[in-house]
Amino acid sequence: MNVTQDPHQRHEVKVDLMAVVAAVIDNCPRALTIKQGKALPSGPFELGHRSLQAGLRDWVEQQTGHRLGYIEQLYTFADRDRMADEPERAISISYLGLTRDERKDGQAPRDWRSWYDYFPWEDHRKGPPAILADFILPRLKVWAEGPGEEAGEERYHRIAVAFGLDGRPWNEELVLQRYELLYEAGLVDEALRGRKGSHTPPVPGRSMIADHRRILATGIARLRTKIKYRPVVFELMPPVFTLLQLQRAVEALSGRLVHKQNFRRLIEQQELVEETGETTSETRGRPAKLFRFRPVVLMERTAAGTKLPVIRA
Amino acid sequence: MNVTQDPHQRHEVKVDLMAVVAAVIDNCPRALTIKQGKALPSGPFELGHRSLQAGLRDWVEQQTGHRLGYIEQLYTFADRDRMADEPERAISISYLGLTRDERKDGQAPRDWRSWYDYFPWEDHRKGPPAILADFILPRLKVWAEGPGEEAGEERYHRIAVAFGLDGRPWNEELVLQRYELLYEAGLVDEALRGRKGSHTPPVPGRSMIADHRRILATGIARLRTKIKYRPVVFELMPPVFTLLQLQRAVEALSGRLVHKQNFRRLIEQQELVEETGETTSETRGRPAKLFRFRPVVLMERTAAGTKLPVIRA
DNA sequence: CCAATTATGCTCCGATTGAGCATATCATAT
DNA sequence: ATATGATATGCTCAATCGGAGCATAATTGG
Repeated sequence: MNVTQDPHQRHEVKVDLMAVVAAVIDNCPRALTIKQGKALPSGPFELGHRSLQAGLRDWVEQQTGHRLGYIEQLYTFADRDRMADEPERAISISYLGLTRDERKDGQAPRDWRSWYDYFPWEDHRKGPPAILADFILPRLKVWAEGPGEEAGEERYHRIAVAFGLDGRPWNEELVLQRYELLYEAGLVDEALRGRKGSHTPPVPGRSMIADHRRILATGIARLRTKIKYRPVVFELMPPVFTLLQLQRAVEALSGRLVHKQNFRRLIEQQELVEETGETTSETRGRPAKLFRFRPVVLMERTAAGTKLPVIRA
Repeated sequence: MNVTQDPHQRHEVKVDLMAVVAAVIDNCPRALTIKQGKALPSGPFELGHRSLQAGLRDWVEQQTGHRLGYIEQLYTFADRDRMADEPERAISISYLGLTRDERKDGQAPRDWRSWYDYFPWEDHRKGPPAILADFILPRLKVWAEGPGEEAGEERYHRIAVAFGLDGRPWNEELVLQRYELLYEAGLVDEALRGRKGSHTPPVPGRSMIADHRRILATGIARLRTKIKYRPVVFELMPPVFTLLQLQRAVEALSGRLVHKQNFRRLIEQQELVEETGETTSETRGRPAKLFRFRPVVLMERTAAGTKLPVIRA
């Protein structure tokens, strides 16, 4: 593209497709990665691709061997790394995919990584992680008071909202806001790249190339939000499951615990599932009834609402 | 672009930006249009644009004279009209903008069109519109039973869910699903273009160029959803207003009526607003107190939730 | 048989929500 | 000035929902 720099020149742009593919494996919410967990499956939109979605599916399958089921669009953004100087830009269109790990024997294992390897502060199933009080919050407070245009009150307020300080509740949906605060505060590896000088070491949590981790945060936030009003857990569950398994999946995704009896009450009164008639005794105690999702719900899923109870304070 | 048709050739793509700009004027939800209401503000992403959002703002301002405030991304899609044959594709990135009509005297008037000019079946403030029972549903039922791969049960079910048949409640959020059903059924002008032969005339409601009306439907659906859990009405209200004005705005957007006393209770208990101390007697009856949104809420808007009560069945 | 473990049923209570009655305060017509 | 119509605003009541916990049932492993 040798285009003169006329500002009104229409120009063409490279398009990248990228996927956050989520599954729950071993009671752990995971994302499908490549490059030893350093990147999300992604690739350029090519002439041979019938559509954006088709292109994405091709890339994911080619890079990971995994065939996608349900996907939805996440976000489109102009890659901020390149924004500054180069006139030649790229646009990334990201998707969220929900699946199960249906690897058959003999196939290569996929690289499923726990969300919480990348965002250890997001798993509150065993209470607020210690890194929050020990590392993250103290450093954020330093940053809030430190130099900068909008330091002080304003910054502290954003932190307090995002991390649930001063009596505010922890809101598990604010994954992206929390990551972006850490980024702005220079507390994640991605924010330090290309900057000279010595920095305080980043906060715990694996990083990824470019802004893949930010996209991952966007996907997690979307799923945590959506799970509360749309029956999307379906896509993540095996065809038949116990209510406890379902509960564990929800807990894994939201990073919070749920009141068992109330969870069952809710699920049952919403008529999302039906008994198969079978029971399982894979666990130690009393055998659990097996359930499947009701076919009607699968059909009405676009419309139907699901309320999932997440324990508050 | 003279690219050989190698399917794995990476290629570059034109990017269009498009906006659904919403405001409530005269208790009527409106969108900013151009070309006598036939199109949404839109234009190509150009080299001179600092970012996608900046490009969008430029185009809207240039085409309508309106300066955008709050915007959020709606959806990105490969234009389906061009998908079929031409290898040279375009991608449209659409945004939802929320504003008020702040036209000063002397400025050219903007072309604000009522949503319900385009989607007359979406306004249920005076009960279900007659066109539904008189035109739309009968024709949809004919289509459901007519020829086609997935005719019959399946189609009927989709219609029933989207339009609230057989005891199902009307769900005001399903704007897009309803439009798409009408499109599939060949009942809107856009679906008939380029098809030969005589057709049954389309259902009432203005059409737009390309798929602009579909984007508009997407925007309306998004706003109707979002208004229920995020305090976004703010962006649409003047700095000071009465509770009834606020209620009318919500009703206009959702297309449904709201229980007055409960609406007030909800708004007040959520501490979204505060009294200014003033009252107004612009209306006939008892003067109403004036309110403004609480500054805290404006700051926490990303996080805070708003529950707006929409009357059920 | 006992202890540990998991499943499942049921109760209680406070908060939320839908619906409606009653009263207050204004403008306008008579 | 008085009645009427209109809007604003306060309050009640019942139904439902949602959070929390107790109690019981059905297993497995000593």
